[in-house]
Amino acid sequence: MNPQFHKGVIEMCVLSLVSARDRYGYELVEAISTELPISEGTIYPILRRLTQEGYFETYLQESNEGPPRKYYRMTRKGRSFTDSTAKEWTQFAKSVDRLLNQKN
Amino acid sequence: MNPQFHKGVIEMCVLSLVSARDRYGYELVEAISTELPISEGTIYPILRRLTQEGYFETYLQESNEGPPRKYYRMTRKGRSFTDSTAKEWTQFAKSVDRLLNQKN
DNA sequence: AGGCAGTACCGTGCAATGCAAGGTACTGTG
DNA sequence: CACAGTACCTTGCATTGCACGGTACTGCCT
Repeated sequence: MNPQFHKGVIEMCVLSLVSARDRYGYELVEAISTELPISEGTIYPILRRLTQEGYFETYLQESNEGPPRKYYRMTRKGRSFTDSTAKEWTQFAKSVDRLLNQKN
Repeated sequence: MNPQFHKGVIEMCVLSLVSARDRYGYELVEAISTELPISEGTIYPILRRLTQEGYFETYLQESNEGPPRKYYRMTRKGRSFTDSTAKEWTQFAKSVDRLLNQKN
């Protein structure tokens, strides 16, 4: 898989998954890994950045399977950002398809 | 448009367009610009790199509308690379769609 | 004649981001 | 008590798009 394709898209996937329900980092790594090859070193910096930018709020919750989990909850600002990013992606994918199918 | 989405994809569009028929740089900028906002500073380095990697061959052709055009012709190696890149893209886009529509 | 818009090429340096690699620490099981 | 699994985190590198700047040729308008 061309790793460059991932640029910007993994952030969008994180946004989308957190918008569906609260998530913790390790969980996101596992969820995205089912579809795309990624590592923890990718996710944690994204979570930190999106939190700093006001798209996420965090809270800790103890777990009986290891250390406490840091959950990410989407803010209203985050929700609107997620929506516009997803729309941009859809538009972008359509544009690329048109270019790939252009036969002259 | 999130500029990060472009990473790797513009290269693929260049490959696809040259695979349909020989193209020169400025022409590619115009063709891709109809769908995605890009600049010449993006295309020329890509063309240089793909040529160095053996995916393109070049030849000059005079024009009556300005300076001579440098045409890019796809090699066999380039054709196989284009095919696998396009397949990867299709697969990738499907994976992203699945992640975006994952509602729990 | 001179200037300008359009065509066409090229290079440099910055910003963004994914990832490899490494580290810490908690829990339950063999 | 070691180890696998869970869970967090940081640093530095590589890639790549793009802003910006530069060169040069053609034809048109004044």
